Amino acid sequence: MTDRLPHTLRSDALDNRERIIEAARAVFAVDGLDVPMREVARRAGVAPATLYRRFPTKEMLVTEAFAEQMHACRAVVDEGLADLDPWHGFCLVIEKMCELHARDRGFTAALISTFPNAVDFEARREYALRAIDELARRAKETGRLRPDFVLDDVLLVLMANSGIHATSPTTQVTASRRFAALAISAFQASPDVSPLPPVVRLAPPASVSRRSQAG
Amino acid sequence: MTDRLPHTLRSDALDNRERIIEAARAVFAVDGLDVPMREVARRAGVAPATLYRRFPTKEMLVTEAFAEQMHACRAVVDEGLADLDPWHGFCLVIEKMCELHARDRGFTAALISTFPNAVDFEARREYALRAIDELARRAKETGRLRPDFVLDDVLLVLMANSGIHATSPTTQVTASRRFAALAISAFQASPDVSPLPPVVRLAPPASVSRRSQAG
DNA sequence: ACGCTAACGCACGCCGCTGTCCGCCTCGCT
DNA sequence: AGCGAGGCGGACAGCGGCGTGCGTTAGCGT
Repeated sequence: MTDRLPHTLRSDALDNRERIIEAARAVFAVDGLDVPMREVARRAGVAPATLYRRFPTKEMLVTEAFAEQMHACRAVVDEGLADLDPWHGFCLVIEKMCELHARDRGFTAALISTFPNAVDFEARREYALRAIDELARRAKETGRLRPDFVLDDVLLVLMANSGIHATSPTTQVTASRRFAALAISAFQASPDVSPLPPVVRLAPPASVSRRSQAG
Repeated sequence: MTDRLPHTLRSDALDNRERIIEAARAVFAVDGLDVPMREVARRAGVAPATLYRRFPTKEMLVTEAFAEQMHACRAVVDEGLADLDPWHGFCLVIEKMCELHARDRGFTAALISTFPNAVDFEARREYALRAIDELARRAKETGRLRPDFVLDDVLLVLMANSGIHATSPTTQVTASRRFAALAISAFQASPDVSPLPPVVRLAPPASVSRRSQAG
């Protein structure tokens, strides 16, 4: 039926592809995912058609653009898991994840959103969550992490962290750092904390928003 | 120069105005501030021109739509101030503010944003912040609120709270409640908490976003 | 060196939102 | 009841983003 397509890109095409991804990374980091595809194309010095040819949907572009971040994400959780002190590892993960997201505005949205077609993305996400869950389990055993902590609290904190906006990247990171520290304080086991209200399983927004598109 | 305009609206105009505000409140609550003006008009059963006649700018509409919320906001901080236990009052304010914002998606944006032309709004905002500051001062005196808390932390928490999105209003509120509880845990004085990273004065986004308008 | 074909980009049609103009309607005063 | 001004809504032009078709360019294999 379908003729075999050559899966090797021409040199110029490959070059353009790289520049597109780089441009996407840059602009997503600063302005979030809600930038027009054309804007990415503009910054990459490429016509819209070219962008659409490589990445027919914004989702694909996002997935590709954040592959590196996802890798960093994995590195962070692995580092946390490797820590001999689980609580310390847990704190590290919270801090670094928050920082990662603070430095890259679009990343939270990308991570929080579910991508119906990007199985790879979803898999990595699952991996990270499982790792954090394991880390939390260990941290609870040491008694430093409050027993009523649940994995969804991490999502909650990350979503919340994404709500923090600042004008300059520096301020953004500083604010996020303080927030992470507060989150850690909140998670720390303590004799005199009141019990937490019930958990929620927060189903993320259906997909990456192509645009606001109220209707 | 300018002829005196009669500042009394006709009965039908007033009625429309009310319906516009009501529609705006409803839609802002659910979808945030980034809804098209026309959508508000549609829901109010009114032509765009009518909407624009009453509220030439979205800012004016927002200001009017959230007047009630701002009142509720004031009521909350006053209730907190009136509490005999400052720490309890402080917690109340955090909880209720978070809930207020959780129930109304647009409100955070409205409160966080600075409105260049809406002095009244700004004044109410200032009042609330001052009140919370005073409450925090007292709560610190009791030793229940951690000494390194600063007023900006409230903004931080509110911004963060606004980052929490859920599909259903119920879930939204539940999630927000848990988040508020975590925030309170974080603010609670405790012998074994690490010092917090430096504060930031987070300058909010310039104004109410008319639309994403990436540039 | 030549030609085939992938790759490029211009330009198009479509849609939704914005803000305004203008002819008709209706409230409210006399 | 009649009239006039204030109010209403349909319609319009402008803009920006989307996704694509098509004629042209240039990489790469022979």
